[in-house]
Amino acid sequence: MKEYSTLTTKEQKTYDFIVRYSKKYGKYPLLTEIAKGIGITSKGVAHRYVKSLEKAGKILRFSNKHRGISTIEKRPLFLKSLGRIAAGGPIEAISDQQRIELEYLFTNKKSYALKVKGESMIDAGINDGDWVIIEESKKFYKSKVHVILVDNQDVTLKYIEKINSEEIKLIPANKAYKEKIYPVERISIQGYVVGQVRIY
Amino acid sequence: MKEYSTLTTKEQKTYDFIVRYSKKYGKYPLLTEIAKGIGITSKGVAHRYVKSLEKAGKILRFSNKHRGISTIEKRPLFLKSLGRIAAGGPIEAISDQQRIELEYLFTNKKSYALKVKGESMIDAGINDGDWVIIEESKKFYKSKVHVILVDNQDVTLKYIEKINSEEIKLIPANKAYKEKIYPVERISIQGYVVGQVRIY
DNA sequence: TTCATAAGTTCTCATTAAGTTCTCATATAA
DNA sequence: TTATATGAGAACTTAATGAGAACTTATGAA
Repeated sequence: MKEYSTLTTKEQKTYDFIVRYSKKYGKYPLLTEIAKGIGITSKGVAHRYVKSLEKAGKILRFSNKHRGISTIEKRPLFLKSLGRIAAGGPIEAISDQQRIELEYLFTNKKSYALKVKGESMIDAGINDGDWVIIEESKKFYKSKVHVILVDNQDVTLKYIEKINSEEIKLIPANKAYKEKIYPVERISIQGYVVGQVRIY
Repeated sequence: MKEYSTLTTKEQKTYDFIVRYSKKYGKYPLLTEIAKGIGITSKGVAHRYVKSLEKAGKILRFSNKHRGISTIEKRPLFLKSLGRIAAGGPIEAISDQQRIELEYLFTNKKSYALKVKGESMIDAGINDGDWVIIEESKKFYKSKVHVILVDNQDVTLKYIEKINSEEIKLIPANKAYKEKIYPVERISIQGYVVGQVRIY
C-alpha cells in the first residue's frame, strides 16, 4: 500500500522526529520536545505541525492528552471505532473497554483462527467462508459452538451434548442437517468459538 | 517487540516500576510501595495511576485484592490461522495471503468499526451486537450493505436501491421490516460493510 | 469463627504542566 | 499581489499530578 504524502519539509521533519523519538524511548514526545527536536522554540508551531500530520493521516491524536499522539503503524486494533448503529439515536462513543475486548480476541495466546466450510452452523450465524476464533479447551459447554475432531481426521463445528458416559451427540445449527451420536473415543474436543470474522 | 503507548510520564513510570518490582520480588507491589517507588506519598494517587494503566490495557487488576495487579504480555495483531473446517477433509494450511487479508481488515486507514444494534439485517448474517467494519464511501453498490445517515441524525444499516434521480429505497434484510423510500436529500451514504466481527 | 488492621477505593482540593488557539511577523513562490 | 510555509510567543483551556481524608474490603492472628 503506497503512501501519497504531500508533507512539507518541516512536517516531514516533525514526523521523522516523532518516529525516531518513539523508537528510542518507547513513548511519544511532548510538544515542547518536538519543538526542540525540529529546531524551533515554539510549542504552538509544533502543535500546528502535529495537527497537519493528523490531517494528512500520518499520525493519530488524542486531543488534549499529554503525549497523546501515535504513529499509524502501531495503532491499536479498532482505534477508530466510531460508534454504535442506533435506531433513532445519535452516534455514541465507544469505550476503551470495548476496544480492549476486541484486541484481546486477536492477541490472546491460546486462540487461533479457522475458516469455515459448509453451512451446518448457519442458524448460529456462522456462514460458509467465515473465520471463527477458537479458544483451546478439552472441556465442552452446552451453549458454545465447539471444534471437534472426529476419528482423528475430520474437523467440524457443532454444539455438543452428553448422552451418557460413553456417547456424545453433535448438534448442527441447521435444520437441513441431522444430529449425530458418537462414542466418546471417536471424538476429540479441540476448543470452542469465542469470536467470528467475516470479510465481504 | 517494543511497546508503544500514549501513557503519560507518570503512568509510564508507574508501569516501569511494577514491571521492575515483579521481576525483582516475584510478586506485584502494594499501592504504598508503588507510591514510594515513583516518588510520591499518596497511595490514592498511586491507585489512580494503576487504574489508568488498567484502562490502557497495560495491566490486569483484581479489585480490592491485595497485590491484585498483574502485567499483560501484549502482542501485535496476529492470527494463528490453523486450518479450515472441512466436511470430511483434513486440516489445510492457511496461506499468508489469507492472513494478510484479515490483518488488512483491521489496519486499513480508511475503515472504522461500528457496533450493530437491532435486527434489521439479520438475513444478511448481521446480528444485534456484531461489529461491522465500514469502508468510507459516498457511492453505493447494489450488493453491499451500507451505512446510511438519515436526516443527519439516524444511522442505519441497509441495502440501497436507486428509484429515480430524486428517490432512494432502503432495504432491510429481515422480512419483519419494511423497505422505505426517501428523497435523496434526506440521505447521506457513509460507507459500506467490508467486514464483520462477533464476540461470543 | 471473630475482629483488628492493613490494604484498596473514592473523594476533594490545590498546583503545575501540557495542549490549544491566537496574533503578528518574515520569507518565498506562483 | 496573493497564497503558503515558516517561526515566536502570549493567552487561554484542559490534563496531569500530588496530598490526604474518609471510606470499604481483604487478610491473617487469636
